[in-house]
Amino acid sequence: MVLSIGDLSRRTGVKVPTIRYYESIGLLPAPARSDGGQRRYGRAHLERLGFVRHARDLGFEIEAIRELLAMAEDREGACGEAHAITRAHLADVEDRIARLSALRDELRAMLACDNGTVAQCRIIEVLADHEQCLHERH
Amino acid sequence: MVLSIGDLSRRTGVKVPTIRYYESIGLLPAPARSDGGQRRYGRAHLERLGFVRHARDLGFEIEAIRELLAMAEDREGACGEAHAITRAHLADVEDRIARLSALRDELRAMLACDNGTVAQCRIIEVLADHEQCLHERH
DNA sequence: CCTTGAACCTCTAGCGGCTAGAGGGAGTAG
DNA sequence: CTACTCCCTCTAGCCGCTAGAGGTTCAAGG
Repeated sequence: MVLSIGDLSRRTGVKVPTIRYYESIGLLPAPARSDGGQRRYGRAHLERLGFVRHARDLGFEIEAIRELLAMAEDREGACGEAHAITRAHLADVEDRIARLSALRDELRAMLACDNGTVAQCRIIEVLADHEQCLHERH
Repeated sequence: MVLSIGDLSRRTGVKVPTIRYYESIGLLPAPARSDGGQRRYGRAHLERLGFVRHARDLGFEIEAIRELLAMAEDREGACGEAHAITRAHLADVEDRIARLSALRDELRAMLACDNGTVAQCRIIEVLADHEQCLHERH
């Protein structure tokens, strides 16, 4: 299997410039080149990029993915660290959900007024005065 | 009331370089200066920056805040557009909550394995193979 | 074999929303 | 007057890409 960067892009859903970017930061190994200097990929690249893509979709940061990739290479190694990374990420996601939910409530409350003039508008008023918020901390 | 940039920073919780940044992008008007060229702020700046800070906390983008500020100035104007901006932002927040919740479920499922070797680890396995996900789309 | 046209190459700059650091001047308390 | 903190401008960097310029290579059709 020999793939151009465009083929790899279509197969993984990762854009061409992003693939080159990943190579530049060392997340993907530099592939072989054609006589004319174009990148030629194989199955290993396809799988590795699929892994990266998937982890990015799941919201892992590049540095975390770098560590996960290193672990994935060592199939006999312990996966404790992968759990630690995932737990940390989960905690972060849960925190973001909590903060966004509070924010959603705030925004809904702000919308609970008729469209009148700015002088009567809760949105402008709330933004100008934190005291009117539902929560002390958003 | 005359405030230095540091005073303004302490009163609003916005960092000093961020205040200068806001001025540079035209979100805050340029204040008067002391003889020596240091910024001197008054009550109007304090209120405007408080508004900005609050809107940022609520997750509004700078451009949205620019529009909200323009509306807040015209107290007799209609606030319909403020509602539109807020509704759009709310929709965005709700969408992010939904996607993060799906992601949270995914991460929790990935953690449901004992710490063994990488070869048996669900985390590495799931990352390498999208088919194993709970949802088709995260 | 030749032409076309898409795809590829490298390089630089830009996005948002700040943050950090260098190298210097201003203000203030003792 | 000194010491010290705060302030000034300017440039560069953060993340994770994305866009564009200007040029080269590849593959299919004639």
